[in-house]
Amino acid sequence: MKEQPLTYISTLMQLKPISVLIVDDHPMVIEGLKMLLNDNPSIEVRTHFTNGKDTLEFLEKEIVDVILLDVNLPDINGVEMVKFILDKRATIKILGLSTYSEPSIINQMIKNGVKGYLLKNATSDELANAITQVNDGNFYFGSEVQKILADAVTQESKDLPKLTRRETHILRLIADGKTTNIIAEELFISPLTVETHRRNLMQKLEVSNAASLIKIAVERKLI
Amino acid sequence: MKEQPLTYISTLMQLKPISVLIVDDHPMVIEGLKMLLNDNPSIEVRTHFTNGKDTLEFLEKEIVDVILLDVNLPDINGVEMVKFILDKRATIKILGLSTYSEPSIINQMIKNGVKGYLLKNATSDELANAITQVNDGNFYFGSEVQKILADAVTQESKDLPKLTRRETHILRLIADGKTTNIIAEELFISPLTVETHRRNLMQKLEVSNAASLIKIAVERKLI
DNA sequence: TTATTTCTACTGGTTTTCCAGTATATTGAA
DNA sequence: TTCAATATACTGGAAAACCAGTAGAAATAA
Repeated sequence: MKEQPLTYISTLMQLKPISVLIVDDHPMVIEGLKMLLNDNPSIEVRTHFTNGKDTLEFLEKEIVDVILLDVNLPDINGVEMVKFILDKRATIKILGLSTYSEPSIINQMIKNGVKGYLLKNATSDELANAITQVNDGNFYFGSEVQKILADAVTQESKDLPKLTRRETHILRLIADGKTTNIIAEELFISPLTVETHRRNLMQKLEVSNAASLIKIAVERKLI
Repeated sequence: MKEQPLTYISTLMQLKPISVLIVDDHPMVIEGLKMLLNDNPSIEVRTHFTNGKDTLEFLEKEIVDVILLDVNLPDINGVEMVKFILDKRATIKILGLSTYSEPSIINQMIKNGVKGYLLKNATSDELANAITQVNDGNFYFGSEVQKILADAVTQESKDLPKLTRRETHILRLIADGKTTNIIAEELFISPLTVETHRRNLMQKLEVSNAASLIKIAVERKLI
């Protein structure tokens, strides 16, 4: 392949469209994706699946160039799926796909090896562009996704304080609306100790009251 | 119209397909819906919009039989949209549409007058069926939605306290970690008033401290 | 094993929230 | 317009949270 003259390769690419596999549990999204890719002769939707299991089975025997992979599948979560797929077929380019943009998930997906990430409000152009880019070995992240990632590095990289097991536990109890005394009783420790943990939690998470403590905890899915 | 003999009406209905308006901010969902409805000669997708504003402008001048309305629009929230639409055109049947099934939102939508509710993983058949049903004046709720609603009546029907606008606002500020005094300053009211609101919030939501207040608020997506 | 982290606990004092009433002006709906 | 709901504001007292230190015991990592 590497030996082929460039002209030959480009001809080949025109003859052989990029084969795409769609994995999403929403029929209307699948149909929409097919529709949006319909006009584009250089992209061919090979087939689609609505769950992870069928997808992996298919990939046992067959191969495609690019997979459009929804993050929220009914059986296997997207982050795991990326690993499974790449274990089987390391050369497949995976494009993550989801409705909302959750930095932590996007980050994990990237860590696991997706080549791009799209939101479901992507336009037909973005979609085709993304597929072409990742098929060519490049990365593709929509502008919205990039912004999210940019926010994430500035915000989350510095304050990802590791909570101790005890702290996490107590944080959860606080979120349940339990008072310091109740928590102390439940854990058979002094209320003063609970207060110390509480203080440390607030210090670590850089807040000054229980309300924001819980909000942050919820946001970061710590509870 | 009311005077026409039945035979005439039924003939008319076959000649005139149900005109449908799609409102969703995801192009791929719009295309998917169109595609899924393509084969069905008794349904005609009139046009689509990706936001609330354009939809309402369109409805100033034109009318359709059924609206497929996504709950999560970029500009106006779904629950409000239902009200706006029905204020303008009371006879339009609205079918709610969303990815996930949030009981509280579905409940509110129904209260505001939607005739049905679909999840985005609906099949082509369900979709056509839903549109036909609501157009005929019936209600349509997918099996999953029904299950959710069934769970909801037992659980949430009793505790759906309506917060006033002010209360919602203050709840949000509390969640931001702001103290009573800060909130009072921001709103140019007495801290004592803020405290009263705070107390009322806790009473309404049946909790006894700010932490659980925020947790509930987050859970119910009040903030 | 040793060093570090984590968990535990205390003192003493300040601030904020929580609770239970009461009450008036304003707004919105019938 | 009238009535109910909402937003505003207060008193006074109890409970809880917050702040700043200190420090020993236990668990964990090097």
